[in-house]
Amino acid sequence: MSRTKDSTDPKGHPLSAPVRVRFAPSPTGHLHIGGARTAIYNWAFARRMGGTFILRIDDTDPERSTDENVQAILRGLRWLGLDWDEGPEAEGAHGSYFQTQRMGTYTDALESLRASGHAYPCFCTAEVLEERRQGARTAGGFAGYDRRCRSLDPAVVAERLAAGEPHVWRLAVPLDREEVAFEDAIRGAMSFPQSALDDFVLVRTDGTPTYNYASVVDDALMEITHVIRGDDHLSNTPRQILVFEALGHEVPVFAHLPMIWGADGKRLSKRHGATSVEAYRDEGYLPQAVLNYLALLGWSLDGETTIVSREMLAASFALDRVSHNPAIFDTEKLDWMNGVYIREMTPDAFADVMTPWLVDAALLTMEDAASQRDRLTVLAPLVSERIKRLDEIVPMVSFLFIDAVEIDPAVAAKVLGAPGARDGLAAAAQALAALRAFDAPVIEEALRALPERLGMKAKVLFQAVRVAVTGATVSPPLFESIELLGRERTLARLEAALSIAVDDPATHP
RNA sequence: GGCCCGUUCGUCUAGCGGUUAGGACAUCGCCCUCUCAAGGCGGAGAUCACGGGUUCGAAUCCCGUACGGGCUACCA
Repeated sequence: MSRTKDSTDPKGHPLSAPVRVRFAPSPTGHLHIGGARTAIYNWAFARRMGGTFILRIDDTDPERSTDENVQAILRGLRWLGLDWDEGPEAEGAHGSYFQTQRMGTYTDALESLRASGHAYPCFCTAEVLEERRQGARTAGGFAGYDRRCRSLDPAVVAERLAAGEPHVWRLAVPLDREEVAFEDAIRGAMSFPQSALDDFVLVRTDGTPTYNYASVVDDALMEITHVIRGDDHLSNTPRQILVFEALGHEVPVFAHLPMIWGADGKRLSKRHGATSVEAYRDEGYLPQAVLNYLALLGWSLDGETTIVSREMLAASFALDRVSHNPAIFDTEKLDWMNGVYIREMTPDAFADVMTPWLVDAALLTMEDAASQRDRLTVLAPLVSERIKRLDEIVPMVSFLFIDAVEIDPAVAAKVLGAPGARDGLAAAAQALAALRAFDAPVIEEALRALPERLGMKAKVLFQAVRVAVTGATVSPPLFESIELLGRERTLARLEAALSIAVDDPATHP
């Protein structure tokens, strides 16, 4: 199996021919993980080749297509940082970019196919077809359409058409060739025996085009040079090539991407967790992380590099480095990557990211966020260093924005009830109350002096203070937390903890 | 049933006839340490699905088999 380099066009198109690729989702749902990756690869390929990235909405299924879904797809793509050169809200010379608004082009194309003898009407009903199919299948072998309407007498055809008899239009597949072969830019030489291809339907009884037909007419008219799409279309490709040829149009280069599976090796679905990219946004993933992770799910820069920015992708994406086998979507690696991007953010940028999460949780108002900007900027690196997802922000910092903390009785008994903890808390309160300045270094100095004086372990004291002040055994760094909380609230919390931390003989036999 | 695609550590992958089969996530251990992280160091983890060839030599090339997936729709 030979592999083709990006620099060499497997179809022999001149290298100077401008690349035009498209992402053509069906608005029957939100932007899916698999679709997003297809979009990313198309976008990256276009950018790398200095070509054009087109967004087309394949909404020929009116039952399941909604405008809300279209909007969600546009939002999802923009969130990922993918911009399209032609498409909805970026009209170009090849519009419309909605298939439902292109119906005229399909009937025009059919007219020419019919005139050139590449399409013919078929009057067989769906029920009869199904029956024959079953029969053929049980008999073994090929179960495609038997082409019986193809040899109908032209006069009879004209008569039945004139009489308004219901019919579909089928492609007259050339019978004089052995196979349909093409060079897939990812998988290499591909070949399908002609005998496995039947005269499939181009236009339905109701006059609407089928996917294999509409898609090709659009790709042809939009001058698409490379069709980069999911593996599930590989078997459709020979059919589509036949349509391109019947249309007398140059056949584009095809590149088929392996599928993305859920953790159990099955098709990605709701039960694997979120499947739409916006759901990942809502769970606290950064777009850079999702883009990076998806880009590497089926493509590699060099097998070593794991952090790939949007710019690097646009500069180095190559079809010949796309893998051939399906990949399992593994959230653990995404989590790690998200953490990398979170830690990379400047305090200022992370403060911006934190704000809406705090506001949504009603810990702050937008006005608070503005007036407490300095405080948030100090808090930012403390938080960003220890979370993997943005939704961890609120539980980690809420103690700073509420009046009093609630302490779990079990934790209180264990930590606040530890031998010496009570004395430690009292001493800490006293030391903090006496401080002139109230910032982390000063607080640290004061508290670090205590354990030795009291003859207790530093950890015991610090954990007791931590629980008293933050309400939990795990928190951002203690001294900074105290500074951010402020003296007044810190002292109040130490006071409150002291009343719990009575040495209870029941908890300490 | 027919046609087509795929198979390298648990996961994502590198590998293009000669490598101790490399990296990353996850995992384990140690260090650092006020908790949790982060970071540093180190470990374990892949008879390259299986069986035949070709070759001095195969994860890499060829043929089968098994398993998984796709298409076989008047879905996309």
